[in-house]
Amino acid sequence: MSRAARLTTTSYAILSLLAVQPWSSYELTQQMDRSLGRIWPRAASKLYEEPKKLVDHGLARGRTESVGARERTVYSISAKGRRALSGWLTEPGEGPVLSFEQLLQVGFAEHGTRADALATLAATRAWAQERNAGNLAAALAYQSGEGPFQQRAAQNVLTGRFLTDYYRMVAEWADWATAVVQQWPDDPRQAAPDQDDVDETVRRASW
Amino acid sequence: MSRAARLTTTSYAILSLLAVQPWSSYELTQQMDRSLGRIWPRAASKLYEEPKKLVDHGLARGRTESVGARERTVYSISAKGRRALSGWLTEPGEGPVLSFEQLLQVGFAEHGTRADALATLAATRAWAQERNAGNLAAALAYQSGEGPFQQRAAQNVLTGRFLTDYYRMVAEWADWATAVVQQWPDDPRQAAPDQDDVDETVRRASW
DNA sequence: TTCTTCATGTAATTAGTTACATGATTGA
DNA sequence: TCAATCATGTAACTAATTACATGAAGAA
Repeated sequence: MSRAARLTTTSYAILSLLAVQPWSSYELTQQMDRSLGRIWPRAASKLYEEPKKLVDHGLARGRTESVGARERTVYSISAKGRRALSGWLTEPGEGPVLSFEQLLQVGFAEHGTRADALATLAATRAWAQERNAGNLAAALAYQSGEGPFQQRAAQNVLTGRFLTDYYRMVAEWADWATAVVQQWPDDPRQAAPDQDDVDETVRRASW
Repeated sequence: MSRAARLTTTSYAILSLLAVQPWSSYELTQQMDRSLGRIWPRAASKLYEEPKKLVDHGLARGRTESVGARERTVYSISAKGRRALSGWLTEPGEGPVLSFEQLLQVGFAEHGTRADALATLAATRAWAQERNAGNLAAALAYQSGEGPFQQRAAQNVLTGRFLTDYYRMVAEWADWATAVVQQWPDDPRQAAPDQDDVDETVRRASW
């Protein structure tokens, strides 16, 4: 009886998926690619490891199936797991945590060239556009009532709107920043801010 | 001569701070609280550990000072460090990575109560407001030309605008989501999405 | 003079990732 | 029938966190 390690947000994220339906670990990795990864990204190997922890805690059951000479495990939530999930939802969760390397690079652009900064901003813009494309496809599916898990539509609309606004904000920022950096002199160390941009920032932060 | 571990984005983040001026580890933790932590959050202990790695790589130097009977180390960037920093800025950085537990909780709200979801959204709103307050204060300082590191103002305007738009977006989303959830029935499992909300999401994602 | 907070670090632990191994399936 | 990709996992490693220890400075 190994003492099961304590539950993390990742545990509850996976438990939440199991509350929708049973999944194998590989199927969980697909959900990670499609949806969960946008707000709680984790490596595939976590999705093989974490469900075992849920089983140790009695929050899920693992059912072994055969695929040829090979086995696979399909996990499903238990009654105790559903209670644990409800409990988690009453707890104060963490606010958004952002890790944004490209913004770091732009924020210290004075140690590189203007071209470096513009390339980084172009990558940010492309990132937002690509993410938005996938998100739009999902939104369109829901719009025509064809999205998966229709019984979860009300919740998906909330997260979908967040991601929509988020990607849009990133793209608009990248466009604006690109225009600003294009006005910089060749040497970014000589760049000075436009007072209008500062004023506009203050205005946008005043609410 | 221990083989120095490879450099991570965290290494370059700290190296970037050292490029501005020399700092002790404690002073770095203060910068983490004030600025860096918004886009690259790390625990204080990293700021004691990582500079040593930079020294191992020859990218920084550590100078030991005495404070009473105790010592402290002030780190400064080397010429090699400045070259490494320039090199990093030419490399494709990662796009924004979001970890948002509260959004996870709202996205699986059907396993809790409507009150749970509303409490979580209120916490998100409060988070955005608090972050925005600090950000606005910084923006106002720059507006009147009194912000720290004026020679970096052009770069700070870029990151400052991103954070401003980001916090505002989070707050507006939380307000909207709160209004939506207030319309839900007592049992969130019975909640259905408003078609207008879906349509509006599609519209916002169409760009 | 004692308590609290500031300041400087190290040690222990863990959450997570990358790398690897290999069987099953599909399609050229 | 061979190669590529899908699918299922484990092992090794590491980046990061939390916990701990303690001296210095300021305030009651």
